[in-house]
Amino acid sequence: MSKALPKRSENYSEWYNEIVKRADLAENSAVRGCMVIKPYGYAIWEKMQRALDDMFKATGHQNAYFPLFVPKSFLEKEEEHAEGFAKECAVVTHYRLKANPDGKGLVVDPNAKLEEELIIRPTSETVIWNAYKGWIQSWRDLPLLINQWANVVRWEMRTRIFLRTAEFLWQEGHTAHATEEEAIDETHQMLGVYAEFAESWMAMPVIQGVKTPGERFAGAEDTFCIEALMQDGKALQAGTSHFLGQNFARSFDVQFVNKENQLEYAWATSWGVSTRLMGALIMAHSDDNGLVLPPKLAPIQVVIVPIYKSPEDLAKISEKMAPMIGELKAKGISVKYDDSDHQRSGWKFAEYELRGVPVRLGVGMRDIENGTVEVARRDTLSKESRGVNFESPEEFVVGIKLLLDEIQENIFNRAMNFREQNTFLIDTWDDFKTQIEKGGFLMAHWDGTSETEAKIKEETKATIRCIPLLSAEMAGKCVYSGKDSAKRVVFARAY
RNA sequence: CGGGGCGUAGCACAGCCUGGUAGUGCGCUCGGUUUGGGACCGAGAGGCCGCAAGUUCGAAUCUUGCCGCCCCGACCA
Repeated sequence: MSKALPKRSENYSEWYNEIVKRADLAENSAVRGCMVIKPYGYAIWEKMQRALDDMFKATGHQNAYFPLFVPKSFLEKEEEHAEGFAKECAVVTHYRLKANPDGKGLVVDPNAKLEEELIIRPTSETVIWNAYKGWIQSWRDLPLLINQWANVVRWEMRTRIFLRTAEFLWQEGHTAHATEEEAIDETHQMLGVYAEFAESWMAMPVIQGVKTPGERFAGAEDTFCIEALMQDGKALQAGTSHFLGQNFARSFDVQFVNKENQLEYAWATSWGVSTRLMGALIMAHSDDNGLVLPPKLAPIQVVIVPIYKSPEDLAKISEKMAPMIGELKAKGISVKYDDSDHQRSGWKFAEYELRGVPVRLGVGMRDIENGTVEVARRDTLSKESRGVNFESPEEFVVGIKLLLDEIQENIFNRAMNFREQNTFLIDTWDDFKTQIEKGGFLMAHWDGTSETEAKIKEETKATIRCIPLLSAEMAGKCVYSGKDSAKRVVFARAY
């Protein structure tokens, strides 16, 4: 294993791939386009899941589980939805193998052909709405607020670990409501949950917006998204929330009796975030020394590295540090005391940096004598010596807790500054073409037509990431066609 | 699906042009010296060279076919 990571500035995608591998997050699997998420990477995903799940529960949702297999006839029911996903579906056609009569191995048993093919879910709207038909009769059954944590498969032509894999993990919320207004509120609420999660937990600033019809989810009336800017100037869609109208209720005949005793189709939403967030997390904060994790999502928040020359020294350091380790744990800080003997301290420093551990404490015999600990922070790579009372380390631990909060805030601010410095108001087509080559968010006027959107994409590879929700209307002229425009939209090249 | 690259020890690679039965670094095992930013010395273990066929006295090396992976594009979260 070579020591240095590729530099972001020289080869961004190689840098990304190397971080994923070297920080022990995941690896490519024997199956094309699929990944093995390793324990350290999965621990980060679990922390994301926990935080999101708590937020879903706090907003009244319950978890459930629906099947992996979707009958083909289900997928066909909503026409746009079917068209949107048809090109990337894995299909199960048989249910049995048998010994190869012509030699070794197994072959598909031609007698075991399924009457109806099963699609491996690319998303679960159809199976879920088929089930909802049986669950919803009256307005009293609504709203129905369900989420599921699951894997899905989308047979992508080209994959990138975490960012786009053939199989990925995600959560998908599927809700049913009695009124359009309530469903729209839900769509917005969950978008807000995602934005809150991205900013407070991942320390990643996002723009909330609505997709253009061209970028909309197949089968949705409206698709909302959070968009983040990566360090190479490309945009990444980090989460989506869809207002589905009555499309799926109509397709699956889900009607309820309202308070006026009239039959009505239910109103739907769906929303999801995936293991793609892992990729976003890496690309938002990490540097040429490796991963940088926000403390709130770091599996190990504080690592303690004893520095010693003899087993006696180590025993002494371990004894002195025991109260502090106990106090850190008592304060809810995840701490690892690395007293393993097969690596030296210098090696450990580099390794934990690569893995993005926010705070490292170094303790040697000198510290024990002086009553100090070396405190190193991953975000700034700075070190300082702090005084500590080893017997009652409460005050020191309070300081560490504050430091973790400060790091969380600092990496958010750093990402926010980066985004601000890479967001440009663009008013001419020449400027647009020049700036898009350099990357960033381009705020430009657009005439609202899909023709213009398509031409811009064709000529520059830039897409409209979203029409931002939180920006004021300000009339102007379309950067491409010169026609009237009500407000600026966000253009970027995207992952 | 197009373009490019690569399959040799756990990992990263050399060897292939010019066929003669496999090597380097890291890692691993054992022993010793070390230990405040990726230690050093010594001794070891570990490979039907992606698969299959062909040429040849002899193939990691030459020929043909197949399989797989990665990167760049078109499609997508």
